[in-house]
Amino acid sequence: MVNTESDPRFQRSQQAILSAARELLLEKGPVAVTHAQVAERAGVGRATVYRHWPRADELLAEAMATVPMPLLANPTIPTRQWLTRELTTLARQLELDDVRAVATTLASTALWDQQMDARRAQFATILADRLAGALATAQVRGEVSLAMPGRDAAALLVGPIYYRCTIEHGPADSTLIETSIAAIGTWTAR
Amino acid sequence: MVNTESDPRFQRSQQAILSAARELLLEKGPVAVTHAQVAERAGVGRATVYRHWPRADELLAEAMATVPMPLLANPTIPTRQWLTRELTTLARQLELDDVRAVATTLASTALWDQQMDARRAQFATILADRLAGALATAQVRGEVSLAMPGRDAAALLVGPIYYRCTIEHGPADSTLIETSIAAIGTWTAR
DNA sequence: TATGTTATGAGTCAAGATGTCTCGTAGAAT
DNA sequence: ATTCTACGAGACATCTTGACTCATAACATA
Repeated sequence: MVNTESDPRFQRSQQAILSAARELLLEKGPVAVTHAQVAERAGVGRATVYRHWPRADELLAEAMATVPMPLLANPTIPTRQWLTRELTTLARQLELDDVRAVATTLASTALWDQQMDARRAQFATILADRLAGALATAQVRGEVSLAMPGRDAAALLVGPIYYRCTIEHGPADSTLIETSIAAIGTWTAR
Repeated sequence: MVNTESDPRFQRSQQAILSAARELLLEKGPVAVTHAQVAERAGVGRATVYRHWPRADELLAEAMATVPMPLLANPTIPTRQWLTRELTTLARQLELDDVRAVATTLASTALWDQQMDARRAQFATILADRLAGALATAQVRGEVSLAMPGRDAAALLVGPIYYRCTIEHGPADSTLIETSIAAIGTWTAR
């Protein structure tokens, strides 16, 4: 055998461990992601978990990375419909337990863990960049006249949804989304 | 001695323990709030911490409660100025490390801890109630014509600030605040 | 000041968690 | 069939956790 990682046994264990870690994060929170608990749930030996991830926090980080976070798809025309669609998707995603778990865990651990902070920054940048980019293009096309910098628009669009889902713990309905879209500037009638 | 809790030694230990727990939460996160670490930092015996708080999570909860969270003061007239003032205060507060630490810790632990979830709900309810109440009054007075239910207005006002501070990790400036205030409805010129 | 009270710190102890290592075995490549 | 290697099981020392004891010093009361 040439490469260790191509071994099916290695792959199986790795996946089982990642799944177990993700389940534990979802059910009991990040503190529950320990070598012992992950091993038991994954049905593998404790030593195997240590072999794959010597440190528990890196296993947690990798398990979190397996949860698909809601980023935004490429902008389409008309931009306002694209916004409605993407923000609605984002809201539905944030209402899922695992996505919300990853998001809130990321936000809190980022304050004390450098690796997590980098991931938080990356996530925030992607969202802001894509929104700002789409809005800038829309403005050039005359679809909208923004009342603020593109950066603020991102916070104004995503913030209410994020707050509603993570703090108020309620559904982000279409009223909320449409209002925030209308708030960022003047949309030209079509 | 009649009452145990009136003993100055008891008071001193209790305060030292609470302060130490709060410092640890701020510097190293909620996982660092253990009996042993708190005892060492507080300069008290490990047994003393157990005597005051048999469970570490309750100590953490109580330490978090000592951090003054930004609620909203009683509404004043004109409502729009009150909103600007209160939301700016809230933004300044959320930019403080300890407040942000408590807020994000609350949001994440609430997903797996019932006690924390109750506190999150209480916090969200207070904010939403006060905002909705103030806005309803303002609408009766003819100050504003709301474009949405009062509940949505709360998320629309607080959400962007919360998102900016906790996810984007940047300052919530006046542009962001003013835009969100303008977004919730039509304000009558004065 | 004298005296009884009590919270405390230091220490002990058992139980459990954690990290490391070895070894026989079974699964995989050739 | 043979070699290689990831694996599970378990042993092991170390650290952590939670509960307990006891002498002491800080406290209230007189």
